[in-house]
Amino acid sequence: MNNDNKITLAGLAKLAGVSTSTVSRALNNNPLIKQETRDSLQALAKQHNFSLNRAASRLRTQKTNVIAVILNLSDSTDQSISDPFLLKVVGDLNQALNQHGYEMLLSNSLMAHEDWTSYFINSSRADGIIVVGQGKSTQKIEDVALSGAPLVVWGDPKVNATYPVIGSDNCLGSYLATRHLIEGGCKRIVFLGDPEHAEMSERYKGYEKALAEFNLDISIDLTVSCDITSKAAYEKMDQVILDHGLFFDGIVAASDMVALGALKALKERYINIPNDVGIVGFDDIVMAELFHPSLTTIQQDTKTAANIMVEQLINQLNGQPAKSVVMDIKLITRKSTKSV
Amino acid sequence: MNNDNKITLAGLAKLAGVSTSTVSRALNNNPLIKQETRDSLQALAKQHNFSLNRAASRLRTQKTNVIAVILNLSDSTDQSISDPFLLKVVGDLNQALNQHGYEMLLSNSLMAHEDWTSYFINSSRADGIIVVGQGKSTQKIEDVALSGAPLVVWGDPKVNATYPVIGSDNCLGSYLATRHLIEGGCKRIVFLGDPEHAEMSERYKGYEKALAEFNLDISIDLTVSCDITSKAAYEKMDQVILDHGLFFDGIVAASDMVALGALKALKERYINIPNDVGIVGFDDIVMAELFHPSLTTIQQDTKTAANIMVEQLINQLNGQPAKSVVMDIKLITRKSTKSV
DNA sequence: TTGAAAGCGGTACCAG
DNA sequence: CTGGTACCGCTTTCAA
Repeated sequence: MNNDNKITLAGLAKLAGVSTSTVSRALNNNPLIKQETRDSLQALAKQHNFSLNRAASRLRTQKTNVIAVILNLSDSTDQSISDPFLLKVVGDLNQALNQHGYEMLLSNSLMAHEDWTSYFINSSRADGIIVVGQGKSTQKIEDVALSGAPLVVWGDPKVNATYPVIGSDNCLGSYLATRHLIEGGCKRIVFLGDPEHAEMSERYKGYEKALAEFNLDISIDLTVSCDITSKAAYEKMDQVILDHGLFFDGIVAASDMVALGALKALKERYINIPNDVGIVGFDDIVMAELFHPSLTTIQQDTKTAANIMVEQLINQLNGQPAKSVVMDIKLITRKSTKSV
Repeated sequence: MNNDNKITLAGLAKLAGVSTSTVSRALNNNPLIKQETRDSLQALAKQHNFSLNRAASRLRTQKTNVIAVILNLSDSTDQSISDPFLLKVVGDLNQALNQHGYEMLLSNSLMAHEDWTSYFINSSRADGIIVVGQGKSTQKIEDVALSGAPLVVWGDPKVNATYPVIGSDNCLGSYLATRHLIEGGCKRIVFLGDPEHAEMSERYKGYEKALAEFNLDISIDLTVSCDITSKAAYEKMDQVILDHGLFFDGIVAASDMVALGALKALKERYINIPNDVGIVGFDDIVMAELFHPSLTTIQQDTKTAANIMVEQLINQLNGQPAKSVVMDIKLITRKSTKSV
């Protein structure tokens, strides 16, 4: 079809009978160049199917216009890569980045790059880093922060961090969830999830706070610890009920996926939801309302969050300071809990 | 902390008292360099936290080691970005690419880059393109193929294409799904989905084939057309039942998300599944077995598919031909259909 | 408003 | 086994 993609800026310049400087400026829409010249050169470029060589311009300008997005997965379970919520965050980030003129280099924490700053930033692969999820260990994130590389993290903004964190008020969300169950009459509420995990531990705190506020008996430990996948949650709940019977009447789940796993275990035993056990999730994934019963959950505004993250990152790229931002959350009441 | 990331290969060379050629070779593990020298130079690099500047080496080698992955979304519904299945494919591709030494530049078809070859390949943003999903229009994909750029597509390999397509035998999958319903006693089976959509139209064919084979009455049209999101499916089924009553006893859904939407509409009317209506999905997303009843569906092996796609792409990068590959599919029988 | 020319930081050919 | 050096293609001062 086309006689190779050999044409360069210099080639175009020769064709047009102008200098490379002029072509470069014209294609970058530099107002120094007369509108007329700009138009005709841009037309010529289209006609010859010419695209600026990014490798070259990146080398010259020391700017890539690329942002590395790192999915921070728990070390063991590469399962969580299937959590629709994290993937939605990635999708929204992709949109937001593009709207701001950046491209997205997707990576994840299992990729074994020792030093993120060195790998992505020093090597000119990207201008900045967005980490999605704080995971169990924040060491690598802190290393990036320490290196001074532009960085923004999706996680819990209340956690005291040396880097800007954008995320929901997980503690509040879980508090609202727990309170909602209590107000619906639940007395023995289980927290299901992994309190070791940064964001989840905040959710655990919210749960504890609500219990305390309503003077529920917390003398026995009602925490059921499990990996944050639906499969792990299902298996754990199944086992717990088998071992101890139905000693609870409410579940605050660390995420929707976890909640759905638990739901399955309960339904297999014909436990009535919400009458025997009420259950609240976290995230409001699309599937939440499709389930039967539909899942009461805490909604997070990932679209807005993604935009804020990109803006905060761009601030840093411009040498301005960036700050953590707490996103509003919302309790979405559905059928998996009794209405008050 | 560190006195900036100023150090370059030339700087390292000076420090080590060797030439830039030697450092370059050493860091690239070129066997020309004595093992001893290699080791010490690599150590020095680590010590100074040095990373090769990719922009520079890409410019010089004319190779980026980046693959652009384009999520091909239907023009209207940016919803489908929330389909867990597509996102799983992306996740698996990310793994596969990394294992082969490539990085992933994620994009989607809504990004409005007119000409993918020009934008990604001619500009040296990436060495090759993987398109996930054929969508409703394959025009842009065909343009890439015509340009001769390295390309692989996730889609339906049976569709006659000028480019290598890796994907499941959608027709067969749907045939198996439909046959399974028929064998369970269903007489009036609806196809729910969008027959305009490339892969879905193959699924439609499999459905038709099974009906014909078993001499089911196909005089009346049992196709319920809807966008391939759970929301669209739910609304459409809700409306259809409202308008026409329960005129069917089986549903072959174009995807799990669609199936789950339909499931909700049926359950809200207390229609018994699988006794009144049997339903089969497609994809086997994680959620499929969590639902109640758990969803009978067609499983696709995305992990293997991702590896094959990357291999086929690399073949092209090496100037070798690439071919389409049909992936095995498997009927997973669960509770949303009667067992035979 | 446009042009000339000096790099950006590696790589790889050609010598030795 | 190692070094010298000419580029890769674009951007951006400086000069005109």
